[in-house]
Amino acid sequence: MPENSSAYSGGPVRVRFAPSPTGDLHIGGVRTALFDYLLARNTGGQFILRLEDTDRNRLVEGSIDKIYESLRWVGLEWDEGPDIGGPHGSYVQSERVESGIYADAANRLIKKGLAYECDCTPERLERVRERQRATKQAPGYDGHCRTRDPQELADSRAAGNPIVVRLMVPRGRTANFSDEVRGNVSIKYQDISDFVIQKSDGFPTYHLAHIVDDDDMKITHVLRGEEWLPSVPRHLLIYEGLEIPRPVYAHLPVILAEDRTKLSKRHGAASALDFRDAGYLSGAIFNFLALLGWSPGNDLEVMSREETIAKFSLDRVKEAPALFDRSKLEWMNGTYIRQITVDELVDLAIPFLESGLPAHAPRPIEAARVRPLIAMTQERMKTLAEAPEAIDLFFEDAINPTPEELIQKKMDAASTASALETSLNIIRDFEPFEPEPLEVRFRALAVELDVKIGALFGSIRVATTARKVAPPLFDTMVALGRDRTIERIENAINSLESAAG
RNA sequence: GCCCCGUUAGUGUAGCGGCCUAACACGUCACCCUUUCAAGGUGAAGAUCACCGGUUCAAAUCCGGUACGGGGUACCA
Repeated sequence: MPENSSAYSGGPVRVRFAPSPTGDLHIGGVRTALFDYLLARNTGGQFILRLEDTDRNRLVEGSIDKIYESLRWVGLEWDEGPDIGGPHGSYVQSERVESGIYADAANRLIKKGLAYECDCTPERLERVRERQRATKQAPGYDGHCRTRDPQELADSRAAGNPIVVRLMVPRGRTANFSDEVRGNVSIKYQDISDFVIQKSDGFPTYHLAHIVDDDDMKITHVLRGEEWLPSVPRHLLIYEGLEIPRPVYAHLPVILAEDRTKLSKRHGAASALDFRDAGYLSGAIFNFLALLGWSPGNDLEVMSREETIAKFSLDRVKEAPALFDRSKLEWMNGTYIRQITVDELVDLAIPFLESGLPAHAPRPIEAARVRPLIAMTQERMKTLAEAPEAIDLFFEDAINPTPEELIQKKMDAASTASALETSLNIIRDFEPFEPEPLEVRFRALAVELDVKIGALFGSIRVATTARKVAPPLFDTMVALGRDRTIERIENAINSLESAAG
């Protein structure tokens, strides 16, 4: 039985996502934020965004905006945060330091004899570690300053030596606690050395800062990656020392790439914005990420945001690492592309068309112009990034199909040329120039010419698109327009004749 | 090294002691639809539930060990 349980007793939760502004927001971070969001919305609670920037050396310019942008793109709106404020601000740790809340907490722990100051130099720490390696002992701080004479420390401080505060980890005790996804866990304090809670620059470490802030912000549930699980005993010690109730813990499974190593840049897109730029839809990412470590317990996979919120619960989060299956994401994105309206798809596709369509296509890309083209390729697209290549054939001035491509099964250059010639004559003054009537006429033509429908349509398709795979033929003709259709077929006949001649 | 967590078809998941002769989805293959490709439909192949023991009338499910994988062991989060 866990000796240490949380004060939470049901009802709306308060959860926070607390990234460090140290670069792009990794997709794993977004997944954590998503689970926070889902839990908050499911229980009618609050989702809070907080910036943990206590490591002054790792700050990366611009990453805060990227965090906002990533979260908003996926649709994870926060209820309190650095940019929108809230009753428990500031929501940026570095801005909270001067209020003294972290130093106060550290001092309280020192006064109670649960923490102590330490002036060990990095060099000494390195020597200790070396010795431990040599004697095959567990690496970690040796507790040297636990028993230092207070006067000695005071002198050291006066001499300008950097001082940190370490928590005194009790030997012989065991931390027993319950985690919402892993169940009961027990870890011996034996294996944990006295860790730093306040750095020599006066900033708290994560261990101290997040606890002080979570308490101040009335956080009820802590959701984070499972890499934090072994740190829980340290945190329990701080909660105990500060006499504040601990939150409910849920350590989420890591996300692995297909090669079973942690998903990273190496595997291509890894940050949320990478996925946006690769042409994935926000809804698809939301849906896919929700399934990364969680499932509703039935066969449902494609779910709306509302459904996901309604069904989400921590006890259905999986313990095993979640594997990021890109081919499944592609499939899911395709289903989302097919679900939205043509107009929505056009809006989403235009940025991709602006950059991906041939240079001579008129800019800016007009929605009305590309709408019919997008409409006929919608169900063939898996990502928005495929939009340009799906419709660029409509923007080419001249296409040059080879005779080999034009000539279909059981046909030769002469019969192909003559079939195209006949087709051309029909197209020149066929009315109305619309898909259905055209199809009826050309089906009849195949019979008249005694060739397979597939062969006739195939050579016309190659003649008009220079592709074997293209949108439906008569939609293509109409989209191309009568004049350009004629031009392209004439061009194809010429190439057949010059090859034969 | 030590500590923690995990392990169900190629992949993602469902399974919470008897309904499991293990389900669903992606992927693969076949067929249907069909002017190509998609989409859609139907079906097939694919798992001795990591391994070895134990508990039980009964184990994918509970317990122990082993193997493998991941994580932790910082004045990083």
